[in-house]
Amino acid sequence: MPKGQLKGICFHPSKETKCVTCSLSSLCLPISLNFEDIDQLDKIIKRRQPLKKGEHLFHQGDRFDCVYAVRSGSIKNYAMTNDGEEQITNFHLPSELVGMDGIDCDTYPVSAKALETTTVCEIPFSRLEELAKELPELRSQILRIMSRELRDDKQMMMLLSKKNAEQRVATFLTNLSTRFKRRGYSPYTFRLPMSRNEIGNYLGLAVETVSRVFTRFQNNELIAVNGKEVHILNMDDLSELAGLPEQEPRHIEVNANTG
Amino acid sequence: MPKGQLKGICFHPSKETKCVTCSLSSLCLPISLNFEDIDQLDKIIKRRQPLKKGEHLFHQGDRFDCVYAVRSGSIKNYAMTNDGEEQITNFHLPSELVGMDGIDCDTYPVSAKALETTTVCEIPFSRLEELAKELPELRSQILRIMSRELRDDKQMMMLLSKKNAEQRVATFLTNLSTRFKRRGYSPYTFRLPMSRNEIGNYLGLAVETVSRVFTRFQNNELIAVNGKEVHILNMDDLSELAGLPEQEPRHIEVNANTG
DNA sequence: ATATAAATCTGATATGCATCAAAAAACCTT
DNA sequence: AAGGTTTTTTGATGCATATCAGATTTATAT
Repeated sequence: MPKGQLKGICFHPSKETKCVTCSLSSLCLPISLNFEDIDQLDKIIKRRQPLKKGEHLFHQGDRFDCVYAVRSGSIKNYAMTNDGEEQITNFHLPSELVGMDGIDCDTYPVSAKALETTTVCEIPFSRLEELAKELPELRSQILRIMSRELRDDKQMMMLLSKKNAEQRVATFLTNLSTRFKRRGYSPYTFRLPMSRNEIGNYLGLAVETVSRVFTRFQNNELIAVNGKEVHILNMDDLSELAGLPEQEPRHIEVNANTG
Repeated sequence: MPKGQLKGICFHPSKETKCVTCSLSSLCLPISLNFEDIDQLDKIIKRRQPLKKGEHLFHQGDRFDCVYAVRSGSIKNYAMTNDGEEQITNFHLPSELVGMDGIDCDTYPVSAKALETTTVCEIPFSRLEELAKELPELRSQILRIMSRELRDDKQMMMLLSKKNAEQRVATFLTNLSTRFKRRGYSPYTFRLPMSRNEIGNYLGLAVETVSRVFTRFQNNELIAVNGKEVHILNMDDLSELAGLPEQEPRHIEVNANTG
């Protein structure tokens, strides 16, 4: 962990601080841009000091001016509900863009907080828009990212309205697994950057329920857990559990679309 | 209702078939475009035959090529879950855009079906993208629409993971009320275009629960219901219920609505 | 109009998960 | 290493809502 990096001292530029050499570029904004265009994008991006665990990237209500790409670590988005409880709306892993849902607001509609030591690329939105004027590929990449997020949200709505506790946790784990894999990490062994509490909050479950499901999954030898370390032992069964089940109709309901 | 309009006969162009004269333009894509630009947008838009109740605008899996603006009537989006049940992900009222979550897919990720006789404007996406190249205002309008939908989805996730049945239905009704109002209709009296079943499906509740909550709301004189006609009698209390409550610890709960 | 099907409502019962309570483990701090 | 705090786990209980079953109303077709 780069804990030694002192605040106030300029973050030392390394090879990774240019989009063109960044190992995440194939997952991030630069997809499908040519070298020159990436270079232009690169110019408007600021690399920030690493955030320490618990520090905020922005608060709900802050003036919206930048979107952020996670480079390392992880970020959670959350909003405050009327009764002062937090509701986590998203977790972001490296290469993922944070803050896109603020675009049509003056202010960020949610807060963003580091779950661990986290580095991000800061992208001033007005300059990104300017650049997008010139680069059609960048434009469609932005649209793609947003529409993907829309689809992920629909998936989440589906999870919350139709899946039971086990299915939710299974979905959560397989989803993380897929994302880690795409980033070059093992899909079978990874460290959860968030607490059980945060998992429960995100999945619409009580902490206790999350904990119980973890225990049950271990008893069934689907996973092995040690604190935040997770091993997926039986990906097939876990994935099957994650999808909505082949629940036989109780009676023989033939017509699905009754509309 | 324009039930008499026959299929196969060209939909008669009226004043309303041009963006520039459309009463919805201030809510729809053309926002913040000047007359000339609206005219250009207008040229790529096709007005389709009215859809009859139950007809599809597109199916999940169809090749993605167009987005649609609802002109009259209403559309529901739904996906099929693994067990063949439908999960409604959205309802669309006039001026709202349908199909934006397909942008980064080859195919539509959900189906879109008319809840009643419905007219739409068809917008070929590739041509919209071309036009957006020229018109920065259009570009940012598209982004705004998508990011608004992102925020609405987060709200929905919040509803599904934190709100109880009464709060969900109250939220649903006040939300519809607001949208009708913005479109020039009464916020107090409107007709639900969807069935109780569809409301329940969307809100993650059983039909029976929706029905019971409607009854309870009527007993508490929050609303009056006659079939699909809804009158909101006490907007203040309904809105308060819709927001997440100042939930005191449960034993002190005075709330009369629970019986 | 009459028949038939679909949607809505109401009541009774079952259950998955939240809540409450407390022990155990992990994590800091000094 | 010791003490305190937080997180995680486990168990017992209660409740909101699903589910089942049936009545009633509304819509559709003949």
